[in-house]
Amino acid sequence: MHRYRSHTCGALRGTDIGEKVRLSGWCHRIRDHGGVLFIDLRDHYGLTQAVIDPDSPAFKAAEALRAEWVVRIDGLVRARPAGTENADLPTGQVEVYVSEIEVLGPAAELPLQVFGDQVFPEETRLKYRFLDLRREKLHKNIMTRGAVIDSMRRRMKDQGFFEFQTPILTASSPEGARDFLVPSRLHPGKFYALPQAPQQYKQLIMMSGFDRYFQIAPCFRDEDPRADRLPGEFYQLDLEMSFVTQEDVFAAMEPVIRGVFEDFAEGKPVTRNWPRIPYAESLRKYGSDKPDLRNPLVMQNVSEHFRGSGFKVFARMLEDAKNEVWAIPGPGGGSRAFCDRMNSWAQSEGQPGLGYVMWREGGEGAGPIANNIGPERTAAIKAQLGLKDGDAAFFVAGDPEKFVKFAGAARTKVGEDLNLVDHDRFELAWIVDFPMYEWNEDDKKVDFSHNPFSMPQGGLEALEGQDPLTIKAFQYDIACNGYEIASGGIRNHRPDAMVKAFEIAGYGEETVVERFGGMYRAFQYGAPPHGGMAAGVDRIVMLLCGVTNLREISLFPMNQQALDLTMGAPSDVTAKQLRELHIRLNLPDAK
RNA sequence: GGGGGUGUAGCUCAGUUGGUUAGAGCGCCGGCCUGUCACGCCGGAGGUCGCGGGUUCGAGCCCCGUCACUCCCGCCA
Repeated sequence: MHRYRSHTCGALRGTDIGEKVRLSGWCHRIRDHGGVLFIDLRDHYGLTQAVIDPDSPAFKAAEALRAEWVVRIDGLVRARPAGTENADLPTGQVEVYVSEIEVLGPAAELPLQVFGDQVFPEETRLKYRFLDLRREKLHKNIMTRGAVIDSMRRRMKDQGFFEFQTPILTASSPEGARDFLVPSRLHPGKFYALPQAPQQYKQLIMMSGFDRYFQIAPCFRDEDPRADRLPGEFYQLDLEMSFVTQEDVFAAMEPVIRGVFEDFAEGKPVTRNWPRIPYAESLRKYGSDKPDLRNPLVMQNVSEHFRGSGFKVFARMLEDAKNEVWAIPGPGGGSRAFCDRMNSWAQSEGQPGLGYVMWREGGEGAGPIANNIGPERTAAIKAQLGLKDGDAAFFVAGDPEKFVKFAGAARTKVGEDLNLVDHDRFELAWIVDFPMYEWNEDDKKVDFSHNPFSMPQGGLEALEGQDPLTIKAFQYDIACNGYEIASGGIRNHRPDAMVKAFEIAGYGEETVVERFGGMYRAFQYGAPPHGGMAAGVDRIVMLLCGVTNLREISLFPMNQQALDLTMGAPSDVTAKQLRELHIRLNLPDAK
């Protein structure tokens, strides 16, 4: 007999009745009936009910057991008495009658119950992560995560991609997010940086003559977190292909990502053929470049109905050519209660309020706006938005660039609150034609809006002849249910176009050479056209697990302050360590 | 850096207009119980009401400050 187990806790079936077996695991749940005592023994694989009665030599030992003690038991597999089988457990036909118990690891009183699904505070869950991870839900999510990554790897290899590793200690990159820095011992005063993404490496791999790269790549960015953005580090399915157009990347990746979703969607529908929505259209219709397409609401520009109207606030705004009025339809929302609730929600978002018109059953449009613009204009809005009696419309006015984010949030809020969103589906879409540049109001200059290595649509010609702010890039995202789950582009592989692209953003050739020397040099010696993308592994797993927080699908996440409560990171280091690194601390004054 | 929410027993929460000794469920400890699987029944322990200050005859509750956690904005090429 093996030292610890002959079977796992999920293995025994009716066919094992009569076997002498040995199991090891955690005491999941103990039910003491005085004369007979049940222990649900749990391991990674499942639950098995162990039974002890006073006739067993192990009875006394069993009475001392508590939740989460780790024990080894020996016993006889027997059928449960008729009527006491448990159909909810795969092992529910049998039980183990225990003859011997060995305590392998006793447990102190628990700060967090493994059994059940009681809610525990985030801090406790992170500090006692190993207990939290024993719980059914988190344990399952972590296993799903591994399986999702397996599915990604298999599908990428089937598409002819090959997995590469790239350095973790690399150079600080000037653009983009804040870097995590690692001081160099051998080179005083110099620093490595952890990669924000293997962007330059994967392009260099293409220029090195390899054709199809992929990697489940760790990425590090020192930025403040969100529920869908882990502090510090996260994983991407990173890939790059040579001799491809945007269409080729879509053709290669759509089946991979769709297949992964279908594998784990548990029957929920997954978009078959993904719509391609231009960035500008996505903002106009959905108020977001990562729209939740489960929400059927589409916003419309209704400026004309307010121009010169009796609703002076909007009419006056529209005198400025860049201002517009957008409407969010609210089918079924035509009640004072709902419109008031939306209005106070808008105020809680820091807005002055949210204008609305509501159409009561059998009546004309009502509310302050309807009163001010009159019945004709009100009816025209109703017609344009395709609304009926019992519906409402909400209005956002001003400079679309400034209000678009709030308008998108309002669209989401209306859709959710009116129960228009079918949550049991995965709606995927390509968002295409991202702008190459954007106007930086603070510095009064043109900036790259996304990836500076993207190929502008129209190439060098567009860069030389077109208003930079109108140039689109071969730059695309994948959106799913309101989350950006992937981003990519066709790269600019021509050094002359690259220099020009940077010049528009205010950087000379010497800057390009200095900042991106390795890549710029490679461009001089035969660079293939190439492109690719990176998909957020964590976010995809989060969506597939049906949770809204990345901590639910990560083994050892940090909290919102970027503290690792399990390991105690970041921590102090010794004076000797600092000396070796030529570092002297200059700490802020303690309060 | 800014805004919102939360903070009462190990945990989840209740706690009236500021008024006697701050409660419940789960967990824990003890007792009873031979077929449970959220076992049941009886009893018990367990509280600086996040922390500091203020108002008041009196503060869990009101005011000011502060800390922690969390969500959002900024940020995230």
